[in-house]
Amino acid sequence: MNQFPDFLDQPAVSVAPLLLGCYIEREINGVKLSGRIVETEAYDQSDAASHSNRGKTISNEVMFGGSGYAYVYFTYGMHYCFNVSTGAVGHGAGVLIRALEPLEGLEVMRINRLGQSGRDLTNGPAKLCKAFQIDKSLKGHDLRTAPFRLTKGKLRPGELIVQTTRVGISQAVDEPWRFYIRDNRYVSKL
DNA sequence: CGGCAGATACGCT
DNA sequence: GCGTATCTGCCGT
Repeated sequence: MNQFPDFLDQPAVSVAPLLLGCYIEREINGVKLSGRIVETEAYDQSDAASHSNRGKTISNEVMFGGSGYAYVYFTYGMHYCFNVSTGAVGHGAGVLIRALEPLEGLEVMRINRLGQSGRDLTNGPAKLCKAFQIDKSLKGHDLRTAPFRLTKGKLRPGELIVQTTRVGISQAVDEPWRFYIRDNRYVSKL
């Protein structure tokens, strides 16, 4: 039985690489879906690109509510994305999960993704939310508990972490706060 | 395969 | 009003 990570109470930039190799487990109508995290990005309140940068509001309060909760947000009028909140209560930070390697429940994911398959199921933050049926009903969900959990995992022998700049932002574009597993085919973008 | 435009709703200015 | 932590389809090579 995999355990909940014990390293979430530190800066998001430190947590982001540690989440690589960990697992996301989701249960829908008795069917289990799971995936392995292969790409992350850190967002902190001191960072102009972070939703938490302008202080706590109704929409971003999960980022300020302590570590281990799901901060799910809606963007571009049609997509959800998902972060793991990090750090102490009162500090607004989180790690965006950008890509997964699908493990269990591929059939359900394929239906959720309208017939897409292979690496296209979960190689992007909004794609993996659609595949795993993550929407605003899970905003604030405790990731220690079913039906949506985060569990500890490791890198495989030979896997290396690449650190680079983040994707899709227009502020703080030079900060190297994106991490992914090198040569993993499920990473969203090289 | 790479580049670009369009979709579409919400919060903040 | 405007910009957005994105994806998809359509176009050209």
